[in-house]
Amino acid sequence: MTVILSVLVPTPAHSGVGGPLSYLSEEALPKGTLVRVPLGHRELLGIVWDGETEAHAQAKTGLILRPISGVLHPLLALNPAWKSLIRFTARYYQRSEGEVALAALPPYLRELRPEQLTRRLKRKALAVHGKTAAADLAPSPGIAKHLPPALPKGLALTTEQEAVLQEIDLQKGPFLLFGSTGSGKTEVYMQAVQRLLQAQPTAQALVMVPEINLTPQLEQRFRERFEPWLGAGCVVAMHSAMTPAQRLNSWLAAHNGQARMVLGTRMAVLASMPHLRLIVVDEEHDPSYKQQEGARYSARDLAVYRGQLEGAKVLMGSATPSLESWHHSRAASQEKPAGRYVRLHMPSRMGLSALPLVRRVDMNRQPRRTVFAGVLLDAMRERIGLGQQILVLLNRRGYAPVLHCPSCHWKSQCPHCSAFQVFHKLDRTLRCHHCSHTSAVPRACPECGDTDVRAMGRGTEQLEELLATQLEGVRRPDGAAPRIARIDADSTRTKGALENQLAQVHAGEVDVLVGTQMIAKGHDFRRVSLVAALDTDGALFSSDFRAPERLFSLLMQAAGRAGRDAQWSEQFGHACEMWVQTHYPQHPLFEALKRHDYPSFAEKQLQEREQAGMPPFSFQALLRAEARTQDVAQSFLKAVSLAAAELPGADRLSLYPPVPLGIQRVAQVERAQVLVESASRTALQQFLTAWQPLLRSARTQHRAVLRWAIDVDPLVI
DNA sequence: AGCACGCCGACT
DNA sequence: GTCGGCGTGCTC
Repeated sequence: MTVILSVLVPTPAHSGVGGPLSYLSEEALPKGTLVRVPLGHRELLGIVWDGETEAHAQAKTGLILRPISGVLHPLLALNPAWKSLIRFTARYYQRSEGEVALAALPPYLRELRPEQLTRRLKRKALAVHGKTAAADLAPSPGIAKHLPPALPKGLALTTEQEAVLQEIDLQKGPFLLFGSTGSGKTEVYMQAVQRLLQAQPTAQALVMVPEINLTPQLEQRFRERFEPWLGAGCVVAMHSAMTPAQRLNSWLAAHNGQARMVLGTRMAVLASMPHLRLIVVDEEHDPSYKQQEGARYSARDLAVYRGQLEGAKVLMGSATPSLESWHHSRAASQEKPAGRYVRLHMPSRMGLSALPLVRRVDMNRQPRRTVFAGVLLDAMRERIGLGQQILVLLNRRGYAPVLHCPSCHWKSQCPHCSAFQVFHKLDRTLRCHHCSHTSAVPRACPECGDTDVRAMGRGTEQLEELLATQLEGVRRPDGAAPRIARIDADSTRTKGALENQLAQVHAGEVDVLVGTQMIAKGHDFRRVSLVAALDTDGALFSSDFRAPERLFSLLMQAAGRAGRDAQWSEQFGHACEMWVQTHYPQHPLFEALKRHDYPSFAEKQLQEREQAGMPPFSFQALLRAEARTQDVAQSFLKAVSLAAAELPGADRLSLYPPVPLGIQRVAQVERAQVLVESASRTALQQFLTAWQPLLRSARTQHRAVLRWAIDVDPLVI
């Protein structure tokens, strides 16, 4: 019997073919089945979807349907909850279901033909079987397979941790775990996972971290804890640095339920996990959870939605929560009802010294062009003499952000972007950090020939060089000269470079570590007792309203790097210190930082946001357009803004005039955007959905527009 | 988005 | 004479 199937294929929303397509099949297949289908001259992976009925499809005039070309039989169909998650993601972030669904599957799976998959699975089953057989023949001295496996022994819990776990058990959530750095959040995550897996023999847990760099250490901890209990293969990782085959294996293990725990970056939130019962979002405030291309989803927000959808508990954790989550976890007050999240609090640092003393250096009272204030240098020298380590934080890589000629005012402008090429002294290049355009450093000014070309400003390379001279003569306790190292995107470009460098720091080979925000995230530096942050003032008065939030979080995280070994630092009788060089030492942000007082900082920020009608008190979306000229991009935006007035929801939102992006030209492409803001999420959603077809048709009138995209809940405006 | 078809410029 | 540039149009 021939039936008509609705099949989702990876076609983007603005390509005309939006929804599922109809195909013929010799057998009826359940929704969620993976199939291969012909599309034009290609053969693609598709998913049997709900949609038009047979009658509907036949009603289409003159359309000759093609048969599907194969079925990926060995795979279980994707379940209804997963389909709902995809449908929601596509709708909310204004993309096609096909694009979101197929992008959520491992790329390798998209290429495999049914026979190839079958062969692959057979081979794997054989390999696993073979191994077990061998193990049976030669009993290993390890854990005997037939004995009831020992339960994992977690660390002894503090009363705070125990209380938090009890709340998680009793309440529905979602939970926001507000715990200082070193309060033992990871142990709470692990025990929450453990309790769940113990109680439910098939349950699965998803644990997300913001960055690939942080997955290996997390994976190791989970394996050590859970593999003795649940066996190899109970934990899988999911992130973009894995090979296509690894990603496929992880995905398959999660999809068929073998993997009880999935650890990964934001992409993991869309993994198929039929028995998902718990989602952990570590460092939930981290901007990396927002996808910055394709479907621009927030994995943290989707985690909350998915939890609700599938009846899984959601546990988000941070020492400096996003203002959104903080707001959503507020207690009831006279003005506002309680938020939808349950706020849990773990203020104590376990086995660590007190949070570091924050010291502000007033740069107004330093000689002009001072890089390191004298007092800071003295403190650094002393720490090195005691064998302690120092972290220097500067969020700018390279040697200097721009090269210039004092006589003719030439600057190292990138020829393709509205940005300067950054001077990298180590390889004598000028590099654009936006389009990667690289050129040799000119010996003389390219405009006037003057040989006195100067570097303006400082980056991490320069700090490294400068520190070498300023710390000359200082000796470590073992009499050796101090060693300075640098960690940033440049020094860690090659595979394994970051791990190597971190290992050197841990081994105590490095005394001063200079780096970008990379070094502030997640890594435990047990012997660091002084952290210095340079040049942070830009964030205090940035046009980006989220800049202070990010700065506070970065500084708190950096401060958390110091003094992670209480015994060790007490032994020297030196409190740990966090130094901030600033021209605004009285700024409230630093006042709050000094007290390590996130709640009061957040309260103040939220008040400002509420008065200004900004998120989380309003909802935003951006329409971005790219074209060869700024004019074309803007006229497209103007046209579609004008036509937007009549659309549903338009009366309840503001549409701002088109403006060029912060960096308006990248790689010869001009970019402009329109901000849409509304107090009502529903109105915004309604409007955006109605706007889409209009945008598609407007493009035919503005053919010079290279592309456009909608970013819902943008992080950078 | 792919991918093919199609119609014009510099190469073996 | 071909290789290949990217404009236009279609994909159940």
